[in-house]
Amino acid sequence: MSKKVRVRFAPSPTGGLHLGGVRTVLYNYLFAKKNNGDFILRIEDTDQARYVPGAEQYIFDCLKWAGLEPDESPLHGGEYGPYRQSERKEIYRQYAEQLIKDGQAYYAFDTPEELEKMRQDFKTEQNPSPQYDHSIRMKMRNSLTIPAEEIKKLLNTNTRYVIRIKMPEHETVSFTDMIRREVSFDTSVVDDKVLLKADGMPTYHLAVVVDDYLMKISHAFRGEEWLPSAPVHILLWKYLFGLNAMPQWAHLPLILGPNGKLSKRDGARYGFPVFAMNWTDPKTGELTEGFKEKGFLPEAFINLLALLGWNDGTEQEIFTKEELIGKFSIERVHSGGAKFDYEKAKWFNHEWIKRTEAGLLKSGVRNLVTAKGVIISEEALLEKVIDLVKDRCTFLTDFYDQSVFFFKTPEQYDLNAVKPKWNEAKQLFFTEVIRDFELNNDWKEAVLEKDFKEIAAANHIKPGDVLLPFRVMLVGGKFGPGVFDIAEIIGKKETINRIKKALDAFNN
RNA sequence: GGCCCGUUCGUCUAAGGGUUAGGACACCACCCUUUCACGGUGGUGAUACGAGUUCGAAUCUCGUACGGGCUACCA
Repeated sequence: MSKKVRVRFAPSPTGGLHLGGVRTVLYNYLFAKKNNGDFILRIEDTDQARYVPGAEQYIFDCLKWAGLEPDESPLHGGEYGPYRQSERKEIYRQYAEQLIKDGQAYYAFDTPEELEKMRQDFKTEQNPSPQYDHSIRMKMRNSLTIPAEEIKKLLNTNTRYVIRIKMPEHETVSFTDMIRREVSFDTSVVDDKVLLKADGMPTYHLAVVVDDYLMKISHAFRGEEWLPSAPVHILLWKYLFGLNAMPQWAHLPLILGPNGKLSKRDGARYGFPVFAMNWTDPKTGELTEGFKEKGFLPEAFINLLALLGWNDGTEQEIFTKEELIGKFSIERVHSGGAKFDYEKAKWFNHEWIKRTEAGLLKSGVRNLVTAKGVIISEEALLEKVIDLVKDRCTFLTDFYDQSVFFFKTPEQYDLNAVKPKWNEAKQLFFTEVIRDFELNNDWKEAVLEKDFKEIAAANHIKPGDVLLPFRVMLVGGKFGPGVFDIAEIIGKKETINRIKKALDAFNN
């Protein structure tokens, strides 16, 4: 009888949520849904110095946009709350104290200055970053080196202290990672990590173990950057709750930018978004553009993230969320890091735009174009336009340029495409077209095309020579769907107006 | 420096002892075409290196190189 699947995503609210974070959410979510389990969001806000107002709400917003909402969270509630570690502060101390009682942890009174001095004093070429470990701890001020009487006195006088784990000297700690198989470490090379900070808050190391236990987490997925501290967590599980209760670990490969691990600070430096949604740093006011605002569809975003490090073994690349839930397996996740390829990301988005029905795209497109001052009179018309132009849109934001001319008369023309070959014959041709269109009482694309070509033939002009000018008259540039489709949609009066207006511009 | 993880086309990846090493993005060419796209066809392009095990290695083992991560009272 295996226990219920319960997984968690545990971000710290320190800023924007980047690609790697969302992918971790996604893998958690897919794994939970696939196994009829629960997906929990736990806020790891134990570092008061790094707390950023608004960052927590931002995370909720991103998950909502991506369609990856948790079953339990500070917002959604649940049986295992509170889901914010700052609100669980009192829970952690007893576990730290228990470790001390059992001899697996100790009090340390070293000040930050003393620690800094230690790092300087023991720094050598061989060992550029000395750690607070078994080789050093007996030279520091802690309950291993200070007599019990004095410790009691220090504690009673409210001297600041931290609680550190006492790493065993020569033990091999190993565990089976779901992605990497057997991984092992020698405990003598890992330091005596702080478990409980001087302000009474736990560090990540203590909190993650205690909370995963209390929240009955069955599988713990996190980024590969956590692998080196895994032995600390394994040992804490062993000391506190027993290895049998420990979740199964999976350390996800990193998503790399052009220069290594993607970091929050890198923001828009690469020329592509790294955050899910726009993020404004409350301190500096600096705005970093997100995938959402760049014009990505959430379906495309999770699709591309899912495939960054995972595949189902077939050649399928486009997956709906439901398909991903059905096919996802953590064992098929790659162990190697993946460099993010923005070109491929754009392709995913383009594919999703092409495949999404106009009706579903409508509200997003309407918001975008009306925000830029376009007035949409008819909903049905908008849908028709979307169908006509969506093949040409890589981003949702492209819909503006690709469809404004359906709603607004062009202000400017690509004259270079027309003027060099403009002549009197063409001028006459278009005045005849105007005359013909004015008499038209069957304003249909096919009829317009037929008339247009007949007039061209009568004037001994190749249709190809006047189609481009006609396009520029209606659109303003050399792009867009079929010209006669456009003419039909904008209507008789507007088409004639645009020809007349453009004729003026062309003749100047 | 130490420790850990990793290494198949430029990028994401398939192939878990026997394949002409497959696909996708990007790129190039051609076709379609009234523009721009879409679409179609084809092309360039990879097992880091060296040993071993084996009849046979991208695949297993070891070493080397390279890349990445960690080395805080941050997560």
